Amino acid sequence: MPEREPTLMSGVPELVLLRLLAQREMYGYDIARALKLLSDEALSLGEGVLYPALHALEARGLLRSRPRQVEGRTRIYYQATPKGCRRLARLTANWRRMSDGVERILGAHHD
Amino acid sequence: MPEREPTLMSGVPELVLLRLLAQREMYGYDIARALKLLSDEALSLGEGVLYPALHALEARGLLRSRPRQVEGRTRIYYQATPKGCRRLARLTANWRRMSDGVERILGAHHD
DNA sequence: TTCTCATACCTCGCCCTGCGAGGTATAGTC
DNA sequence: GACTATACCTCGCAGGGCGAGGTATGAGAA
Repeated sequence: MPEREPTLMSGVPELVLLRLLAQREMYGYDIARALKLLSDEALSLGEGVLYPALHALEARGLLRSRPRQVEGRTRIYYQATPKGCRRLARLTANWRRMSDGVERILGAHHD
Repeated sequence: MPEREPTLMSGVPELVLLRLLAQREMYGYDIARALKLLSDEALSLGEGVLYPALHALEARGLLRSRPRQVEGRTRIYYQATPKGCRRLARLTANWRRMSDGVERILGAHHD
């Protein structure tokens, strides 16, 4: 099956994860913090969303991971693959399309 | 249970339906057409989304309906209730918050 | 007549995904 | 020894989006 697109339902987690991890390598806990900070609290993925999403994306070949030991703790760093970057581009376009659509409806004045 | 808010997952259908029906009375088929037109094809709710959504919103007291006979065909006109309008305001605010959040992340350049 | 198309409504059931709740382990601090 | 912060994980529910399929009418074509 050839890469399901989210239809209307946003798939926001996938989008923002790919975006962050296309820029630089990050690990789970870090991502959660960055997300809250960057989005001014508006987007906070709980761990029940975050970790399963990371696993799923990796399984689909959109991310790759490598564990690292830092001060006795294990961190798992994720990074977007080329395939992940391509998908990011598509998802971003989709997001804009649908976001613009919503905005046009919200802003529509009846004549 | 006191009116669940959609957390991250957008709940776009609810939002746009309330918005349209806060402006003027419309019936299902009409809504579908308006949505496609206004959003430039970006937002097309299939009937499997549309009708169940309308029923659910009415059951929650956010819409009210009245059937009308037009040229031998039955149309069911929906309109947002005051309660629906209040909810629309809240959902709109939520949408903007989360939409801005996503935009900030998409537009973020790493330093 | 019959067929097909546009209008207009509806429901069933799948499936995915978001999410809360809960669980484990280490390092450092009080 | 207790508590907080870091860091990972899973289970299972709930809800909602969506395709597919179903009914009926009116208008126009074949």
